[in-house]
Amino acid sequence: MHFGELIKTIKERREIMQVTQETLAELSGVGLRTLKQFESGKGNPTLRTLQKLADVLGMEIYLKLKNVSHR
Amino acid sequence: MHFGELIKTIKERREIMQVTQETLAELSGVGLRTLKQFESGKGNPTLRTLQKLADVLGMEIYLKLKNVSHR
DNA sequence: CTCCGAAGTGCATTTTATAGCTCTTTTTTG
DNA sequence: CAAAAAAGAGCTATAAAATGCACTTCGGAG
Repeated sequence: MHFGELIKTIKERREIMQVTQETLAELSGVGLRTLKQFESGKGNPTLRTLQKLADVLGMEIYLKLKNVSHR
Repeated sequence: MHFGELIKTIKERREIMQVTQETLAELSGVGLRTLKQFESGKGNPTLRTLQKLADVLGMEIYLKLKNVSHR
């Protein structure tokens, strides 16, 4: 997933859970400003920040091998 | 994946590819010091840094829903 | 044991993420 | 439409990530 997709995933998941940015910020311990910046595509969060958000959203960060089929 | 697992995954993948930290640093555009810190478990990389590494290693970052079965 | 390459660490600097406060804009709701 | 809620953005301070350089440690080869 590219940057934008990760952002989109977080944002959509938050919306599905019907949680405001403010609530997610509080629940996750991430600053509201930080979350806002991130969701509006202007951030470059640290891994820990992303994990805090993912945790609350019931998500997990994965690293997996790409499909290595060259065409 | 938790923090340590992500680190381990990167490191193992690098070793499988038989690339030194120095080479990976060059290929990915991440500073050698940054990579060293990260692999030795002392970092909290930004998403972009992690993605640069993952790219070169042929890996991808994913966000996926956890298994929500509460016991 | 010695040499050498790779990995780990201390120090210093620059850049940038985090975060709070306030204000503006957009969206939702009655 | 009007009010309220939520999201986005400017300004600013602080902490921390990114990075380079030099030095140390570790593991393997000879």
